[in-house]
Amino acid sequence: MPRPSNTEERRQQIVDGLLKVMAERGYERASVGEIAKAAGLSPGLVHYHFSDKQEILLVLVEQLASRARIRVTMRLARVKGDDARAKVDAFIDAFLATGGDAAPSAVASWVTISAEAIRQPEVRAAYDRVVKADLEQLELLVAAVVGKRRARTIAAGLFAAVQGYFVLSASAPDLVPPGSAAGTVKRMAAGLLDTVEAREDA
Amino acid sequence: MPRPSNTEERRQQIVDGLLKVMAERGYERASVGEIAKAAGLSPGLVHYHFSDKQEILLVLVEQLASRARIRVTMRLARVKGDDARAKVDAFIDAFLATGGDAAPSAVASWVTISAEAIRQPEVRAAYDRVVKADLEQLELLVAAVVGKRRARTIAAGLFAAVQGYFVLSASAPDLVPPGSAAGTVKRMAAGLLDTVEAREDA
Amino acid sequence: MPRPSNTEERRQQIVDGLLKVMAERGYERASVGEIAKAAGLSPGLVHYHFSDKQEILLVLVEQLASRARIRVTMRLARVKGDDARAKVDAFIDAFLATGGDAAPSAVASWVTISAEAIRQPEVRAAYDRVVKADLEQLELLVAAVVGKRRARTIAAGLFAAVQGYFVLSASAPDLVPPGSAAGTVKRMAAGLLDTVEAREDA
Amino acid sequence: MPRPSNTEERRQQIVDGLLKVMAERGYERASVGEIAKAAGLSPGLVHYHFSDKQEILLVLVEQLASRARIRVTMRLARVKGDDARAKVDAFIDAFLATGGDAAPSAVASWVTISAEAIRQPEVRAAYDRVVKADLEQLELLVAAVVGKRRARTIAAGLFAAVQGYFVLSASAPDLVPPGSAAGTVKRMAAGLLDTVEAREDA
DNA sequence: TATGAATGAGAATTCATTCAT
DNA sequence: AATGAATGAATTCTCATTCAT
Repeated sequence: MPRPSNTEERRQQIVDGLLKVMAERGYERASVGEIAKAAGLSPGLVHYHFSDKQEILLVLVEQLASRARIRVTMRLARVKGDDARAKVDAFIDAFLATGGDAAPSAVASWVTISAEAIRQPEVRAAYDRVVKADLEQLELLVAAVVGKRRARTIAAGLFAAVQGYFVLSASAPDLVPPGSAAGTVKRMAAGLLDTVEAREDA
Repeated sequence: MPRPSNTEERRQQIVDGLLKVMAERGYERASVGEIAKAAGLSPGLVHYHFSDKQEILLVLVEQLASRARIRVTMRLARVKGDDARAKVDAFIDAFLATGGDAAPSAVASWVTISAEAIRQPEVRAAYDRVVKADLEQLELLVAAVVGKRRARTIAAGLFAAVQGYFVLSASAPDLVPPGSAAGTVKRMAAGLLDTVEAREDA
Repeated sequence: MPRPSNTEERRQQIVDGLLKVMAERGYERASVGEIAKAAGLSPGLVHYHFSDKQEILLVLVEQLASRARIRVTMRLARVKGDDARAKVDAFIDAFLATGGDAAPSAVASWVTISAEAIRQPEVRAAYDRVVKADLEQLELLVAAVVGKRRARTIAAGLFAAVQGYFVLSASAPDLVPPGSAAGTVKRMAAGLLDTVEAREDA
Repeated sequence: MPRPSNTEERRQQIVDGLLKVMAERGYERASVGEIAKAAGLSPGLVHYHFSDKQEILLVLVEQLASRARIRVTMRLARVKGDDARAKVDAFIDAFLATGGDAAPSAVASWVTISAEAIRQPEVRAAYDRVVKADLEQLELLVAAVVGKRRARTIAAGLFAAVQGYFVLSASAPDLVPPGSAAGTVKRMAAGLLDTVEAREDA
């Protein structure tokens, strides 16, 4: 009787280890040895469960994305009725509202991943897939307010603002007025979506 | 009679080399050897002109910032009269309008620098200084429109949007509608600055 | 089932490698690569077992000191009765009598270590600790002959003579009359300890 | 009319620079650049005046030796009459009596040179020459007291004690009773030279 | 003579990955 | 599954020495 596989548990420990180490040292300097230590495992085991360091990063990208998707789904579910405008705000809140569960290391890691996406093709592909899915969802929500024609551009703008707040809060946290991110982006959304001309587009 | 000093020229070549290599390989993988090769110099010379690799990066941060300041100054100079609103737009254009001189490698490097700022204290300090100066300038421009009370928050939001476009255009360029960045952020500015409530704050 | 740890064995091989290489090349020129080769190991492994080159040196200092302590203990054990004078001679013999086990590379290394102690604080601390312990032991033996008052000075003088023979035999071996070291220092001890005035101090 | 050569002055500055830097960093880490800086000269000039770094060291060895010879000559000149015993003491004082002119950096350098003599053949040759000359002079002085037969051995012993005090005072200065060196070695000399048996040898 | 830029050969150290057990 | 020793390539940095001026 073989012992029950704990592969998934181990892989999760390792991914968590990378998240932790990467948040404070970046990807290149997150050595496999440190990841293993943060995971409470031996270095050799990391390569038993992952073929190489990059694979861990790719899994982390998926996990961060999936957690974001869950937050979005939960926020959308709370919107009463079919309020299209409220759904856009819910999306923004899902990314920026810090409800006690603020995850600075996730944000720092995400910014690091953005930078890694510039050079590592596989990381770029994964990053692209995630951003594309987020953007498409936001575009749909925006289109329900102002119509398809300008939805893509507006969605990109709002998403850029979200990403920008991530960067600033990770790299220059003292310069962002605390607690202002979600509200400001929602006001940006209002400006883009609620003016007369904008509505006419719909 | 000694040969005339060309230190500044060499330093500039090296900084340019870092910019070039970093844009396509990131900071960690931009080895001193590659930087030297990109600069057309011998590896040893890099350390003759810079005490270490980080010093090159810090100089690059300053140079990128200074080029941006020049673009801002030029755009502001073109604003006729004392049009406070137009000045905000000019600031945004200085960062996002791609007038043929689009510098994708500068953007990629800047995104990389943002990520490095998360862990290297000296880089963070330099990055902070630059962002702080930019934000303060934008805040002044915004305050001329809506008054001081909300200027900081609005400036941060607009600046975040700019940084977010940098990230997206460097890391997921296919997902940003081409040519839309400056216009969208300017429309965000309009939403934040031109509504009735906003004006009342002034 | 992991392979049984051979860390201690490896560390010893590496320390032995340093002793060997350092004796003929000095500390600075004993490159980690050469140490590894002398130990029959790969260069990377050296840094797996030691955090840096200096740590190997510090361990070597301890080992040389500990071997000397053993020789002293053995010589003292052979002294019959409670002959205080004979004990001083035994101490000197432990350092200088070359009974077939002459270890020229240990002497050369020790002289090198003395010189390194001048600049490397950690090496100096280790060297100091060792010399201090040796001196204190010799001081006790001397005090049993002439009393405490002059013991420290006499012990330091005899120990200096021992160290001086080390230097000369390592750096200018042809100039030391072979086999004369131990006898001469013991005669110095006699002069310092056995004269009428000296005994009166006791 | 050629400008008067300042070669000798420059060479002296450079040798002084090496003495200074070597005393606090050792020979290997005394880079040519630092030596030049300590000498107030440019790095290139060092190799104009010396073919390589080792040549500076060899000149320094000669200079340190020559200064010692001068001190010995001066002390011997002060000995009244033909007092053979007093001459031995004068020799010892020339090396160990610290009359305000104590030169700790010369001592540190000398200890460093002893260690370098172990591996660099040219340094060893120079060191040997110097030590040999010193020893021969001391041997003559000793022979005038106890006769030739035992002079070599006794001279070596006294010289070893002197060298040992150099090492200890450079490498573990806190462990040598201050001001005790010259007196102790002179008492060692007394023990070796003034006993009945010793005189009989003469 | 003098300068200081330039070169290129190491140096220590790090680390992803492999492997014997 | 698991361990941790082992490998070897890559990296940053140092430095004696050379060279153009």
